[in-house]
Amino acid sequence: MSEQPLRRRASVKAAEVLKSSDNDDMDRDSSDSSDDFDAPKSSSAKKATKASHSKAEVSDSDDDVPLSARKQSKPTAANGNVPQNKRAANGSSRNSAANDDNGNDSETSDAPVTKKSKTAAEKKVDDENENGDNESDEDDDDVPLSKKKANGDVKAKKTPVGKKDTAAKRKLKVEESAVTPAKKRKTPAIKKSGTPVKNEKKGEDDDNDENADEEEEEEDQFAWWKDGALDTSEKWKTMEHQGPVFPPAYVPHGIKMKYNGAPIELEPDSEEVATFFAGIIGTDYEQNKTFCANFFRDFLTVLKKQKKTCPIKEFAKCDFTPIYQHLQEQKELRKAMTKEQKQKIKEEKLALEEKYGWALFDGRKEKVGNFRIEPPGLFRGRGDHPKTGTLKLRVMPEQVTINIGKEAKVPEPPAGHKWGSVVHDNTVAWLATWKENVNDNIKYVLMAATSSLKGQSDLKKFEKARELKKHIAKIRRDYTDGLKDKVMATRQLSTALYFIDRLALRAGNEKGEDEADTVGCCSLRFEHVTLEPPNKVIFDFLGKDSIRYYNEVAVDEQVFKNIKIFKREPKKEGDMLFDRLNTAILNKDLTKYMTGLSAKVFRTFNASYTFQKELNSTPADGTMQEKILAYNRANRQVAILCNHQRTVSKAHTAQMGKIQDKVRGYKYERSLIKKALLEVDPKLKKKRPELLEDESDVDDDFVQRYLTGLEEKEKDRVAKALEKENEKRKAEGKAPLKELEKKKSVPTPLESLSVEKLEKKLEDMGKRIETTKLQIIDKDENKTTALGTSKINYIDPRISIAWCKKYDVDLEKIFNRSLREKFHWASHLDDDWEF
DNA sequence: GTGGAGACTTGGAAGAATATTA
DNA sequence: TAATATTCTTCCAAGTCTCCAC
Repeated sequence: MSEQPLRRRASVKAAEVLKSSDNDDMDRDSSDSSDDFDAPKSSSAKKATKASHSKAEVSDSDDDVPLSARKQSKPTAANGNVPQNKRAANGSSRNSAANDDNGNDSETSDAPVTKKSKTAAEKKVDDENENGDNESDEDDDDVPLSKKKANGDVKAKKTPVGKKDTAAKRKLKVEESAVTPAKKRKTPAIKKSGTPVKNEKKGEDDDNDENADEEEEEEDQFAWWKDGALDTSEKWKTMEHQGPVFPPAYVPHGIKMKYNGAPIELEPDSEEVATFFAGIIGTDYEQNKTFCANFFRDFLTVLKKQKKTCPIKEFAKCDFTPIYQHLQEQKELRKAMTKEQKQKIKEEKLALEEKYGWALFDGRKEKVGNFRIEPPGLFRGRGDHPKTGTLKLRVMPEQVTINIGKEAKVPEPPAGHKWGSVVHDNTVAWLATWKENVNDNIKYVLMAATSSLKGQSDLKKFEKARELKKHIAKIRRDYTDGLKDKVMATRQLSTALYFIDRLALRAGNEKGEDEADTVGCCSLRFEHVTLEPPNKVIFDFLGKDSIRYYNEVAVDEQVFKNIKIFKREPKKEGDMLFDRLNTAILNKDLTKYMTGLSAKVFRTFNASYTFQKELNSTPADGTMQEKILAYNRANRQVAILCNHQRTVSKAHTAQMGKIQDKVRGYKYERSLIKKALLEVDPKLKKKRPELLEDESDVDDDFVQRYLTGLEEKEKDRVAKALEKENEKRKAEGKAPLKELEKKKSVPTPLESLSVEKLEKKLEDMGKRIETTKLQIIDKDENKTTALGTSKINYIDPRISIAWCKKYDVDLEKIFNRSLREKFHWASHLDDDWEF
């Protein structure tokens, strides 16, 4: 895979965390063999894995009995083998036309799915042959989805042209019908919901009154989780807010950029755009050709609107560094601000939050999330986004729709402006919305994570995942059987589900031409999956946010066979792996097991389930640190499972080097202790031969460096102490000293210590080395793994809270304040609660 | 039945705030 | 106390999935 933009690094995901899906408690009936999911083999794969491995059924393929229940209405096409959304092997073509492999239009491409469905049901995949290859052709009656799509633009999912303003219509409809009931309600006393429930230890001493207030506040909190009424589509009866905050108007700085070496005077609008570009200098975007091209195209458009003609024609001749330097200076000035100045800014920010940061939901004060309208700038699309660098225009109030209770006062738009429209829709969660110009995406002002609205959807999400637990055994049985189904569509669905369940892959919706080429399970293409006999599947693709997913997994024999079939000629690079499947089909199929079940629920379920299981290895008698380490390790397993990566920090290598040097320093110190021990008690030479061994990776060079370093540090320390002393003397009117009178007490030479003391020192140093080594491992393992995302989105917080209760750990050790507020609803549970 | 708009969740990066170390 | 490291917060891009108009 070629180098990716944005410093996204490939990292290897440990699949084996996907522990056995078969647990007694899960009633999984497969005869698992623990090798089904091998650890990924990669030089960089250092992720700890201690999985109990999942086993898949390895029933003999000859007994393959179709699951009648599952194939009633599998949508497949009439014939042909044209893959859906075929993309050219060179990666550049994402051909939207439903063409066959020769590029001809498919004659049957517009056949209705129902028809295709029936046809497909008749078409069978041949039984597996004796070699177990099961590569019998499916007669190709079982037609890829692409065939079913109309000739022409199948691909372009998001077609900006001709988009209809259904939203406007919908809103209008809402305004007429779904409006707050006219019936007058007595407005309840204002209570805060989602108000910070502070129980931090720090600050405890200094404001007891505040704590008392908080306790009272907590008691007052809207305990929606006790109501059990989570199914209502009506989100509020009355709702008030102050509207969004618009970014301040641009203030020109007058710094001239250069063109062809000469300073250029720009009008404010152009200067603003030039300043946007200067702001990305030094980042990877500066080197991104698409980013620069898109920026420059839009820059030229803005320049053309200038009153004075501007000579700028070529990007290569533009020099934005004067503006960049100005920005740097501004940054320095901000850094150098006095405490008072900083305080003033903080207060202004707080005042703004106080005014706009809250909304009243049925009289309760709740926190708003992003109440600021996004400022103009350059679109920072990730990966190879074709629109990255495009100018994101300033949003005007006329583009903004306000959603508010019918009886509430509509917030005032900025002076001289009016709102695009005002609606009163209590079935949606947003307070304001607008459409951005780059991708035509709709943006929303939503409530904060701590709000009851978000809390309720979180609880619903986790309850849904818990409900999946009741159905997972049957689902797994079904898809395991389906792997051998005679209908190609069913096989693909089962195989995809196998991956979604076992590997926590995302569903993989179709994407448009004007988006980065990233994929999920259903949208995997030929080149994203390779096979390595006897049973290894290698995944290598760019997933969400253009993060690389690389995984080598030993799979069920039948899954291996299936992939071989799905990749069979004439399929080639650019073709869909699952050409009879998409997310709609997959999710529709899943609803037969459980209302509301979709592919993403598997991610939540498996993350939470894995986490709870991993936590079982918490040492009950361990120290607090050991317990927390166990918690973080469980968290890491989930993060690895979900492929949550982060960019390695620039300072990482240097930081690692420092800690490694620290270990080497300790080792050197240990060698001195050993030496002293042998001198004090020479008999130990025979009794303890290990004392004669050299310390690893402590060579002469290092020792020299280490000692010099110590010397310099000591000099530095003495100099500082002298300086301090002289300042003190100066204040007292005394003459300064040339050197410190008091000499630091010389430490007792090791050789004069007793054997017992030396042994103790040796032991302590050994412990210190081990602890620091663990730190290194921990740091390195976390180098590319981001733990936060899974903690915030995938792991049921009740598992963590129950764990804290069980192991007597303070919640604040594992949840920061934001998380405690976000998951306040979860803190009320029985001691024996389980996911 | 289907495509696409709309609504919402998920996700990493950057910057700010805070803690730790020298 | 300053420098450095870590944690937290904010921002907004990029997913998933439902529902409605055609």
